[in-house]
Parts: sequence; C-alpha cells; structure tokens
Amino acid sequence: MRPPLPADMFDEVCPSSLNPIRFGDKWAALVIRCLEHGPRRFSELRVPLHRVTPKVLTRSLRSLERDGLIRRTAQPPRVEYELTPVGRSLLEPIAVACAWTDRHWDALLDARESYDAAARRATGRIASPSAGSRA
Amino acid sequence: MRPPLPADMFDEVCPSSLNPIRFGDKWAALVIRCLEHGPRRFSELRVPLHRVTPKVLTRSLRSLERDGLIRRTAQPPRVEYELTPVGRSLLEPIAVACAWTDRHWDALLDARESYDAAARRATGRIASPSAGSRA
DNA sequence: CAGCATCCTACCTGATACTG
DNA sequence: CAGTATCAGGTAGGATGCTG
Repeated sequence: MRPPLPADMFDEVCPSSLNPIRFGDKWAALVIRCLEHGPRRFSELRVPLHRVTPKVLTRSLRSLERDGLIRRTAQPPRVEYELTPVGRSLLEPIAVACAWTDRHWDALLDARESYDAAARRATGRIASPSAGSRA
Repeated sequence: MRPPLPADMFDEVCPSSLNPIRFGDKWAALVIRCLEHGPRRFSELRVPLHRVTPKVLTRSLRSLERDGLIRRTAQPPRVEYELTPVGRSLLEPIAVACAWTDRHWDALLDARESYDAAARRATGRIASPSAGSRA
C-alpha cells in the first residue's frame, strides 16, 4: 500500500497570500498535490492539511469536483477522492508555479518589506498587514 | 513608437473565476501581459482593461508594485508602469497557465454544467451561480 | 491625466459545535 | 468517518462621484 501522506508535507507558511500564483481556492493546489500518487480518503487528506477545517476542505473538494478536476467515489463508509485526467494535467502548471516561487520567494519578501517600510516612513506609521503563509 | 494596446486585447470573458489558475488579484495577469513589450501609462492600460474601474486598477498596480513585480515612475503629468525583471519572469508561468486553459477550457465548462445540472436534479432546482468570464 | 473618497455587496475563510 | 450548521471577520470587487 502507498505510504500515508506526511503531516509535514507542506511548509507551515503554505499556502500563502504572498504567492501571486494561485490555483482555485486557498487549498486547491495542496489538495491536488496530495492526490498525485493515487486516491485518498477525506481523513487522509486532513493529515497534511491539518490547518484547514473540515467545512472548508469539503467546500474545496466540492469545487474541484464541480470543475471535473477530481472525482469523488463513496462506498460507505469509505469516501475516496482521486484526480481526473484533467485534474492531473494541472500538476504541470503547478510545478511551474512552485519552481517560480522557489526562485523568487525571497525577492518577493524583500520587495514587500521595503515597500511597506517606505510607506510607513511616508505616512507616519499606517497600515501594512502582516505577511501571509506560503503556497 | 510601440503600437497602442488594442481595446480587444482580451476576451470579454476574461478574466474568469472559472479559470482555476490565478495570478495575484483579478486583473494582475492581464496587467503584466499589457506591460510585456515595454512601459505603459495608466490611461494606456485602461484601453485593453476597459472593464476595470480606476480604483480597482490602481489597487492592482499598487499591489504589483509592492511585490516588486512592476515599477512605477512619475514625472508629472506622466506616470509609467513597467515590468521589473522579477515581474517579467512571471510571463513564463502565465504562458503555461494560458496554454493549460486553452487546452482545458471546454472540459471545464462541460464539467461545471453537468455537475450543476445533476445538482439541480437532485435538489429540485437550487442555486447554481452563472459562469464567470475568462482569464 | 491619474488617480482618491465613499459606500456597498458578495465571497472567502475560519472558529466552534454538532450529526447520520 | 465524513461531513453539516451556525456565526463572524476580513477582503475583494465594483458603482458613483470628485480632485490636484
């Protein structure tokens, strides 16, 4: 049998609003990568995605299913999710996005920091929300 | 001089919430593509992006600037926006995303339609928001 | 020309608690 | 196990009108 998904599969700053590249909703790309090596059950997905609530994960899964990117099969009490061919084809753009992020993540962090610092100097300390987590 | 940006540069269903791949906010990818061949002024951008209000376009530009993806230069009354090297590097993932969308757009449309149709049959006609526009 | 101010709506996301 | 229900906050997007 395939190994279970590791709880630390994703960085704790992941997903991130800082990452300009997004696939579907906040968790969609992570879900797709979880399904890369075969079908997974709801509770299996919750291990690496331990920071998402069941409600939100359900909505993300429904949305992916609606778009034909994953398929849900229920033979109670088992429910499994797997990639469709179209969903699997998203792995390539996702990989490209990840590669881009790896190369430019630090530049992005620096740019934001100096922009916000300049804005603070100009306005006398206003706003500037905290950085998010990673994709 | 470079030709002005055509008003019909983007499809009228573009950007789209249907497209699962997004770059920054709703208009960011379009802005970046507008800047591909050199700097553009605010009002130049408004031609192909005629469906975005000035407020929203401004916010999108500020956000891209904050992330170091574009650079804003003002020598009044001229204001120009141009891609930074990091911003330009996004053109490649964007192209990959566009290629993916071209290949799978129809499948996405069909999947949503049949999912919503099945949902209507199951629940007796509830919900199902209209499709969005394209990315 | 290149925005800003104001108001408003919808959606996304999450916390918490509960269930067939 | 695989969700659903409820409540609440924050942000994105847009309409409209005004300005240095």
